[in-house]
Amino acid sequence: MSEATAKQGPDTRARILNAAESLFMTHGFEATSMRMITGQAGVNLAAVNYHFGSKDALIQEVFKRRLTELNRDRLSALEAEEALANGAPLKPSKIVAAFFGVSLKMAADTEHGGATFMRLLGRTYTEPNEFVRQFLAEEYAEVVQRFMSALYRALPDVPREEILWRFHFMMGAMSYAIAGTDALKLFAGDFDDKDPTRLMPRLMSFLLGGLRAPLPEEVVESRTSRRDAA
Amino acid sequence: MSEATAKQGPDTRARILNAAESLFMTHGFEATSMRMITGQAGVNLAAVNYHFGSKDALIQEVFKRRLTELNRDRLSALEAEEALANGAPLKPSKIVAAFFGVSLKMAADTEHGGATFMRLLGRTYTEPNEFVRQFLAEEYAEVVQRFMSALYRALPDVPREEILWRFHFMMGAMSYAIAGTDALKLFAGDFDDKDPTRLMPRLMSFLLGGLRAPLPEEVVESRTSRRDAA
DNA sequence: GTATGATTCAAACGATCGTTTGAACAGGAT
DNA sequence: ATCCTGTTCAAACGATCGTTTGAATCATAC
Repeated sequence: MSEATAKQGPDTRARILNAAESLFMTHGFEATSMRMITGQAGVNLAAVNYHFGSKDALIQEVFKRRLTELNRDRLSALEAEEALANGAPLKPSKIVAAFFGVSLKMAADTEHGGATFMRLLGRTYTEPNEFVRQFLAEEYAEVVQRFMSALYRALPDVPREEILWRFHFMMGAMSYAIAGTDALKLFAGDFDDKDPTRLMPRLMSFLLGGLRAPLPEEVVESRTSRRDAA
Repeated sequence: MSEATAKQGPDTRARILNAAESLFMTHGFEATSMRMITGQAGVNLAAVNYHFGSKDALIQEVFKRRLTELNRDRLSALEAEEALANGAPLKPSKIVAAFFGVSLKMAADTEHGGATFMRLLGRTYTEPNEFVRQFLAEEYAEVVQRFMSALYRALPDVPREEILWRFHFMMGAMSYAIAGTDALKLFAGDFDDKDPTRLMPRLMSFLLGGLRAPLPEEVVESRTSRRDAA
């Protein structure tokens, strides 16, 4: 099964997207050639430019296909919690569970390539490729703004800058959690990743512990600050 | 200053290493060509192959130069704490501070390229490039084993597998913390990264909160487990 | 059947990749 | 002055890159 793995797959477009997603994750964008993609997809070399226009457009399409659905699910999960809360601020654990729970659910889906995509996504946040980041920013704008607002309401005494940072840290932990197994095996040869369903509670405990940790130094400063003008 | 930025720098080898480190961080390994490297270093194209043998060997040398020093400092910090403790188990906060404090100190050094390197290193953990990972594994073997042993002693009631995962999560948070600014600006335009010295206490609070979080589910199971054979 | 539009195909395009070559240049020891 | 060793240089190598081309093939409507 070295080449043309998904030979008699669905239509050409989808075969290309699946092959590209998998290869991008393994080798990165630049190291993945059109010939590798079309070879694994079992289609002609010119098919990519015919269906997508260019390699860059293909990259965008690989992300858009999954990210639109992922962020819609994340917002749905948040709105479901908000509906239950009936106007009251959500508990931080509910907000975190909504965002990262949906993420890990997609990461656990090895059947339809969700796992592959989430690893790719984790790699891409820190990748300074300009046009990919621009695209990610647009796709993420609404969902991040909504979740941050929920967290601001949930933690009114925590400086917003602090929440922003901690959310960022949580994204990093999640990214490594998903990329996880391989990197862990590197410096812990005797490592079992037997039960992937364990990952979710594992990560969630860690994230909530970090989010609710005592604030650093005396940046504590509740809203009734002791000295108003520094 | 478009080309040959470090024109009258030190010797050719160092100029190449500095240029490569910076370009690898910005564009990744594959997207960085030898002509970009030698152009920015202000040296002849053939100089890389003359001094390092190949591009892959150059990549290894870029890592080795910093990583050897970084891991030596991390071990020194751990040993200093162990000397103070006089044989008693270290507090988890001391262990975490030793590992990640040294890391962030290098990341804060924008003068000598430490910041650039740490961003590059964070990207590389999750990069599945085979030969780079192999090399990282070897470089990290001792230091990770030592720190994990310290954590096992510090947290005897926590399953070792759990500690391993949480250490991995901490690495992810640190990686994002260092790559940080750019990624944060993406989905929070109104963001200040004014004071980089704040990052250290920020991250440390989060990491310790995550490390000491309640264990998920009933994996709690102290050493005097209620049922010995499952 | 024939015309029409969408798709696939083999082949080639110029550009750039990492690497190699052999000559030119440097400085110190004999 | 000569030799030797280490280094730099311009030029070229074959391989591979993303993309384009024009003909072949397919499907559908008339």
